[in-house]
Amino acid sequence: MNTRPTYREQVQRLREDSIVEAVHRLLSSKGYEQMTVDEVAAEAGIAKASLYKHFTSKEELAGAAMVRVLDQALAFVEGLRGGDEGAAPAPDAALERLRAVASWAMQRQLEGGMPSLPSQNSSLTESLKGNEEYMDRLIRLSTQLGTWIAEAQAGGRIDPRFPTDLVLYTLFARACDPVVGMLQSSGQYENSQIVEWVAATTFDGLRPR
Amino acid sequence: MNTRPTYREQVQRLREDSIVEAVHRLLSSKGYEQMTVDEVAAEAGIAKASLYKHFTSKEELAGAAMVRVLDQALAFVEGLRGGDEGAAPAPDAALERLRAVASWAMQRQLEGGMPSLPSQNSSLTESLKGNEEYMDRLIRLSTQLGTWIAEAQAGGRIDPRFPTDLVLYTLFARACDPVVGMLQSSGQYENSQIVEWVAATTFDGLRPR
DNA sequence: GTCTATAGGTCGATAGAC
DNA sequence: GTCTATCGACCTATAGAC
Repeated sequence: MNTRPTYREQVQRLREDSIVEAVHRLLSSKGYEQMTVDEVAAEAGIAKASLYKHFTSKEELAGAAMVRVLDQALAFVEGLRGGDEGAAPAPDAALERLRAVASWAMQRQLEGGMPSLPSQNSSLTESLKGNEEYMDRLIRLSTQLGTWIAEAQAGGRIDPRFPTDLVLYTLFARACDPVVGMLQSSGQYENSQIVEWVAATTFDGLRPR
Repeated sequence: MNTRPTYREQVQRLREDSIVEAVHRLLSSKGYEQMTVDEVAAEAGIAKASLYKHFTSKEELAGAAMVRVLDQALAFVEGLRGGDEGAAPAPDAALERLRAVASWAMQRQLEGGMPSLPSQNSSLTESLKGNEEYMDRLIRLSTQLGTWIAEAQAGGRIDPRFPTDLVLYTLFARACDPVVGMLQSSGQYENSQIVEWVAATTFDGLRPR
């Protein structure tokens, strides 16, 4: 039944987009706890009650915004692999791609476009674990990055003694690394310089000794 | 007027200690936003109203707990420098000390004894900036670490092209690095192994190329 | 616009140290 | 007897939910 979307469906879609975008902005600027649903409604330009027609809780709002970011990350990652399906392993290319993904994330963070969640012990964490859309994206992203990590390790560009997990978690953590923001607020350095430095310390730290 | 503390003064001191300890525990397990003053009072075994006789706000409570942690860090750091006042620069020793401090902090985190604050954009951040005791400790710790960083850079153990700020921020960030907790909750690795790995990736990433 | 829960913050009476 | 730390009860604002 792939019928063409009705007018109302399109409007709904637009409403939801503007809500998620508002959540994204607020999450990036203030974080989850500090973000209030009232603010979201105000920024999206709708009444709070209408908001609850689309999303049933604050946690779901945050989930939708995270899904959006992960989709963008997946799109970026997809753009990096130009039809390399059956290609021979290329450790240097794999490492370069990992570095590109990390740099992309840090760049976004510097531009204020990276939502920040409490990294531990929140009810939100539990809610996200039960969010199918979110988990699906997270797993797909982890799988792709994991492939490149394994390739880089096999080719000796990343220390093979490190568990793949360690490398993966490190990449995710650097994408939200507070160091990036601290250097920026010192006001002494260019964004590009900051990204380069942090990427350098990250990936040199993963090299074999 | 260095009079001997009266009974009441001693009791008050004990009360404050138990309050700060409760704050420390709650801050370590749930973080600042999730911690309620009611819980603090309950854990400390006193009424909330009494609590407010000792500390005038939730922010001040968090500040006191952070001062406590920084004091412990300063004590650890002090123990590392065995009267090296006028000693000749020793780059290897400086690097080892930095590594020891980072490892100490990560170890504490794994044991659940590292309070976590929102790293950005909170009213707490502002409050801490105005907290003299907190800032005093933070500056003293930064100064000592900065000295060792400069020494290690001059001696070629840390890349001298990195600003000292970058290195210092990186150390502070690793002390609270979520990677440590993620690896722990995977349940596959020993704490000591985790600390070793993260310390390795951190300090190898700072080495000159 | 309304409801409800909750969390930060306060007050008056009391009890125990001096 | 005075002084003051303590505590249960209370107030109020706000945020999530409808």
